[in-house]
Amino acid sequence: MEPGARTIDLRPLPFEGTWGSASTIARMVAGELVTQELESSGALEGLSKKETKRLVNEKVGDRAQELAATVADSLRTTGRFTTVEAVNGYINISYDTSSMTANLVREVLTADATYGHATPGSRRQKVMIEHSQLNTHKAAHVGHLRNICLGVAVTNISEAGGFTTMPVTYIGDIGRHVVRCLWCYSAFHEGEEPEGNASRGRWLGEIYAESVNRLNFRKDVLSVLHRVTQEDEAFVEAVDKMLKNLWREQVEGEDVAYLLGRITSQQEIKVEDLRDENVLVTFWPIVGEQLRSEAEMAAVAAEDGASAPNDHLAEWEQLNIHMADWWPQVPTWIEQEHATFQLWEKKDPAFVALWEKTRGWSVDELKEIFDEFGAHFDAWFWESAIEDAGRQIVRELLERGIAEISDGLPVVKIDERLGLEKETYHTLPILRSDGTTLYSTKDLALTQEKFEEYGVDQSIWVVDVRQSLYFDQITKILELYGFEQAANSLHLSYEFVTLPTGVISSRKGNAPMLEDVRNAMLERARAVIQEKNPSLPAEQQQQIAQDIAIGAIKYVMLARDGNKVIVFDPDEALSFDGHAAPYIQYAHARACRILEHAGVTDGAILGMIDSIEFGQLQPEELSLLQQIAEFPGIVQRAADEHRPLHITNYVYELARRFNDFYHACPVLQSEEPVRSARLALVTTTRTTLRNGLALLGIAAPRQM
RNA sequence: GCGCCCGUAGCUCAGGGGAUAGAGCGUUGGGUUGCGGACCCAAAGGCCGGAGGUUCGAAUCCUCCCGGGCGUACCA
Repeated sequence: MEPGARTIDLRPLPFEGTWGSASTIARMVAGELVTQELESSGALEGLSKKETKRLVNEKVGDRAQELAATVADSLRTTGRFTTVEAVNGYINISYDTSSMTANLVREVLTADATYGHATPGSRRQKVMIEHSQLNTHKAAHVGHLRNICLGVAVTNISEAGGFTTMPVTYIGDIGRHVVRCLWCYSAFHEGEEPEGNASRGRWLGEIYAESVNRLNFRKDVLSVLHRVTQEDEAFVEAVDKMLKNLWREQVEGEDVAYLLGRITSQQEIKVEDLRDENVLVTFWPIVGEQLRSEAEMAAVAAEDGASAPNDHLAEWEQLNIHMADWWPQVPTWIEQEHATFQLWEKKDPAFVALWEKTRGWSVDELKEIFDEFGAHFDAWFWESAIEDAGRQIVRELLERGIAEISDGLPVVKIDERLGLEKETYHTLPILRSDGTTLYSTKDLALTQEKFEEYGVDQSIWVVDVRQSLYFDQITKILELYGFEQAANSLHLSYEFVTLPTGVISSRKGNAPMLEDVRNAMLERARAVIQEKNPSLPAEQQQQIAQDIAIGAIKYVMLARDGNKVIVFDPDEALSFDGHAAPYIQYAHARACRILEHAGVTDGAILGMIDSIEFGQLQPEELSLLQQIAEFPGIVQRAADEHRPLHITNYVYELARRFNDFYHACPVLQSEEPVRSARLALVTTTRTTLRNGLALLGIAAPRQM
């Protein structure tokens, strides 16, 4: 080993109540020395690797401690540190807390709202962050909530980390969902819309959900039937009897035989195979009777034992409401949907006018949501506006032989083009066979535009992890196309949000909508404020409830690593206890309160900073100061890694330490000079808490 | 098949190769003649999915295995 070739590592002491650094150098050196000594003494000869290690490990601890003690002795004689100790093979040094504290307090109060931030633009990189890609004509759900919260926080943190950021959004204002919604609107609901643009937007979301229920009605019926035959043995056994009843009622015999065969063999039923498509309308009530009698049997059995609730019956009942009415019409509706799509493709004036009008309703609603969650954008991109540019790229890709026609549609066989043996990027279709555009068509053009028109150095997509492969494909295709900057794209992915009962599926109707979650949180927050702080004026209560409700949602969405699925439990999200935003906001409010009572301002404390005595600090005070001192480093790390999680953890820990301090160290009742020192600590904490919460997009109310 | 991700306390999750692996919820028992009890303290609860490897040192890095999730040609 080369002397001096090693860097001496220093890390904060992992104990609360001390302020200093530790080095592991003695342990590292001891390991090598012990090995060398044993080797030269010949003690290791003939020993296996494992035996060698055991021998080395036996001696290394004591040796490290000896070395550490030697180093500690010589460091101590320099007189530059408050204490130097050799503990367990580590060299622990601690600093003069008084001067450290004064410097820190001065730094925080001077920087104020920018404490923890790097110099703006110090990273010399312009980063475009695309997030909150919501759709018009369709309601947003809790999954979108995670996206918005992440996008806002990542933007704030990147900016604080010294990057120049450009937040943008990309709105799905055209596509199948819009066509479906508008078909349903025209066919069933024209003129029924409520007052007010944003509420019309919400109402459109309901129309969209209805359109899906109508168009997928047959599929849903068959899927329920299939699941019942797969999961319910009693049902299959009973089917034979039921179908014989049908036979007696002289329903088409061939179809009955078909249903019988399919169900008893647990195979899927296909409408194409039925002579009379509507035989299922006749069959459906019989299915219900059977399911109901099974449920009754289960209820009886449940009295002396456990029994699962019958999901199948609930699903049956849901579908049964519209069975007779909807089932026969589904094929016509699907034709109408296709025709509506063609209206868009042909830019039919009446349709375009309807689209523009309804789009406006939705956009007003989206703006409300963005406003409430603190999402601001330097640019809005629209799917509808990028279709032509997308088609142009597809043409060029075809001309250059990068794309090809396969099975009647333009695709890029990426692995083939890259000469990869192993399937990696697969094949991506870039236009539908009928010439209508896909998401990919538009993203190819948009990605290029971001770099060329906006001159960004890096482009970040904040999007669900399920699209990882897709974004790799887009990037690779653009690289093949010769667009070098494509490599500067980053897919910042996050896992989806599920419910305790399972994956969110809007079809089952169990996906909490963004709106519902927000309203529930707000209502709960209002009730708590009313209880805790009834004397506040109503208007203020309203504002604080808003800060708390939105803060609590954001914290849940950000306090988990991106690659972890969030199980969104509405009850838990509504809890204001423990590791959650209100805990942190509460600590902040308490700090504000103390300062209010003392009647001091930041400026006053900053002015007298040199005369404040920070001499003897309590462990709780030191622990709090250390945490405050770490903030800038944490911000930097969160920015580099694009992980708001570091900030949520940090700010919680800071609040926790402040509470410890609060309980252990009286401020207003204490005597000078301690009182001033503690007031300085409180104001420093308050600023840091506020700054940390601001990065997360969470408000820091002064009272709550 | 192939690819990506996850597996840490009863549950939900932190954990930057370093000292005795930490929080919250839940459970049990405590605390204010003090600046806000949305708080605090204590107890119980862990072969960090398994097996190898690298290292003075592994929850952390590497390999394999097991279990779960997601993706994988005209959804977005």
